[in-house]
Amino acid sequence: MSLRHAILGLLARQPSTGYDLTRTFDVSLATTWPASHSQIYPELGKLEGAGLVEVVERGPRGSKTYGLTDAGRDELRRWLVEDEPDRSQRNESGLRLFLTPLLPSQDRRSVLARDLAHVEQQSAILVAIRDQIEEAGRDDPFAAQVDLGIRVNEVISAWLAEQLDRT
Amino acid sequence: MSLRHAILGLLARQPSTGYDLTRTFDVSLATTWPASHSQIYPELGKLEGAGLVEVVERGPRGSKTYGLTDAGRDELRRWLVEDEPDRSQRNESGLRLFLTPLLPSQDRRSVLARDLAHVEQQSAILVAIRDQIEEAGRDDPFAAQVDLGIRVNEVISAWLAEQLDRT
DNA sequence: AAATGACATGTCGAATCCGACATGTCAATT
DNA sequence: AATTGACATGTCGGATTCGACATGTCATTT
Repeated sequence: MSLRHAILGLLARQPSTGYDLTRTFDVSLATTWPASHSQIYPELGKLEGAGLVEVVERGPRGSKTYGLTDAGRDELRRWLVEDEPDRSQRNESGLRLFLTPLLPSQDRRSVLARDLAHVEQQSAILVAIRDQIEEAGRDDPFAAQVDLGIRVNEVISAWLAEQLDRT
Repeated sequence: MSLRHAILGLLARQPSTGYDLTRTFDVSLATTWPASHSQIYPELGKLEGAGLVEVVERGPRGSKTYGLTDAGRDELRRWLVEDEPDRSQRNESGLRLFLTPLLPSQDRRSVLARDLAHVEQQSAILVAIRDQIEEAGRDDPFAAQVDLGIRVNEVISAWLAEQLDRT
């Protein structure tokens, strides 16, 4: 169950409320590990019950800021270093790509073109983020991830363009 | 619900038994869209109930070979061409990559090295498949997918090596 | 004073997914 | 004749996920 560890990981970076976590999932993990608040709040409760997180502060509007306990930190480290990762990458886009050869040429072209447009748009977003980070001049560990995303998108984009040419 | 469409797609390529589908999911879709027989058999039943597939042949050992109905073919095409794809790519490896900056240098190195080894091993497998396809000389639409996999792996592999150097 | 919108937490039910359990057939080997 | 292993289909319960429903606070704008 990765949701548990995703939350532990985010809390390790920064003590947060459930609401904060929901926003982080939305902006930084929407693609990689989607989760909505209806999953996050109950999971925080379980985590608290298991002694892996604790409420470190109570703010206005009934907000509760959670932080890791020592046990939580241990568990996070154990998971990252010792647990064998689940390497599956469930993605509908890949499934669609696998099936597009079934389509007649015209349909196939329109599907590939739609994908290409999407990838290029994503690339633009990532490049903008990279530039922002560069400008800020901070040494952001996140920069490397963004860079990986840009490079992967470039490869996919080129591949889609090739496929379009050949279809 | 993509499982439904994954099954329709596989049956469009080739009428198959639940057992056949299970094997195809295992070898061709294990990474992209994992599914076990305990999901596949009930789904085939629902699909049959909905009139999208039908039993086209009964063989030994009680096997039932399913094929698409016209309604099934329509639904598959509709999904591929008209439905907006779900672009999320739930993957634990990405989540881990996002969190590794939290780790002390030594742990981080060992995690990155493990990932690198895995990606290189996957690359080797894909290259072997590519060579096999090339030798067979068939014009396999699957070849392009394999090629994409190889290229993506190359990028990831290079990125991981860089990160290792810097850590 | 009312309205709006971001902040904030929660529950519920339906659908999905997954591993374990269960059963049986058929061909080839021992 | 018995065993083994691939073929073949199914169910069940627990966990996970997801969208919808529900409630309330606080600051800013109108």
